[in-house]
Amino acid sequence: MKPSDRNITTALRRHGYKLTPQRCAVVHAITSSQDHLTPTAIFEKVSQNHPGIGLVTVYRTLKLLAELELICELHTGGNCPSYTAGTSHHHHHLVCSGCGKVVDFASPRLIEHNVVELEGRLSRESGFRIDDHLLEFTGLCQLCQKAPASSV
Amino acid sequence: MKPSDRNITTALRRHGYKLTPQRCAVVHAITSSQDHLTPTAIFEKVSQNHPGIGLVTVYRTLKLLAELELICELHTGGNCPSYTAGTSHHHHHLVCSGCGKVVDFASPRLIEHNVVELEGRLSRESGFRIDDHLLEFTGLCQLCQKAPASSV
DNA sequence: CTGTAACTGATAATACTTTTCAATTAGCAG
DNA sequence: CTGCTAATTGAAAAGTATTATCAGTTACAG
Repeated sequence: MKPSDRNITTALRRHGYKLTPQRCAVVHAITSSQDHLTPTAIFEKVSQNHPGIGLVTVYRTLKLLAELELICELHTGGNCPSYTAGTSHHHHHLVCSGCGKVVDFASPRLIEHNVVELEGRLSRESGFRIDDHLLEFTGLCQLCQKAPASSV
Repeated sequence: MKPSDRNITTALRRHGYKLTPQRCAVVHAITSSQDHLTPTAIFEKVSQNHPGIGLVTVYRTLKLLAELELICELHTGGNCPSYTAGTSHHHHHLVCSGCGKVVDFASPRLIEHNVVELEGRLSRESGFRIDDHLLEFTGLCQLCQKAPASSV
């Protein structure tokens, strides 16, 4: 088991969840890939080493891992989300509008650099031709700050 | 008809599409709201003044408008996209993780400011408690630059 | 006004995800 | 190690979002 697998599985245990072979397999499928994978892709990957696993179990596990913020869930175009290792915090995306490929980048220097500088640097490093950028902040609006967890 | 409606409808005509009452109604529903609306919400809004319109037509119109980049399509959590007036270019989002509300902000000063400064400013202006940010660049990866439009 | 290609709406089909529930199993107590 | 119990699994069904099909209708160029 890779160290990254272990981090996730022990976190599951710490939260009181059982460590089933199916869950381990899903975790491993995610951590062993650099790419963002759809639920179906993860299901197919897991099925190779773990035939008989249900797609339902994959969905359940992904939902659980995403809720615990042990993996990163991404919604771009298309009509299904994709998942990758790592938390969603300070972890950013470079999305290809041609093939849908997603490359992640960490950006500790976001504090120092502005977006346009970063765009140039990323383009050089990744070979992407960058056409657009989207900046999205997540948080709680004024109303939801007052009414805690009512609609969550 | 509002000026913003007219911009969109004339653009449709310019592209060779017919200007049906249904299309105008969908356009109006979008431009007359500040919020990001789901296809179903748009359908319900349009149905008030235009009973009998089909949900299918709403979907088709949204897809068309988004392709022509006359409206902005957004995928966040949940399981359906939402649409709002304005193009997607340099137009950013503040998403409430409590109620799903989306506030847009334009950011011409993204060039001058770094993300952390911007976060502080937005938080003060909007009243949001900002917990996280996601920066997403869109473009074409090296392969897709070489093989134009093969998979688009 | 007329013809025609584009558009609409109903139905059906497809895709993705969640619910339900009986059978199984991880992990604890002894 | 053995048995217990609640959590988990997988199959089937249901639910939700979206797209395809197609006959009838309509915008608009001429």
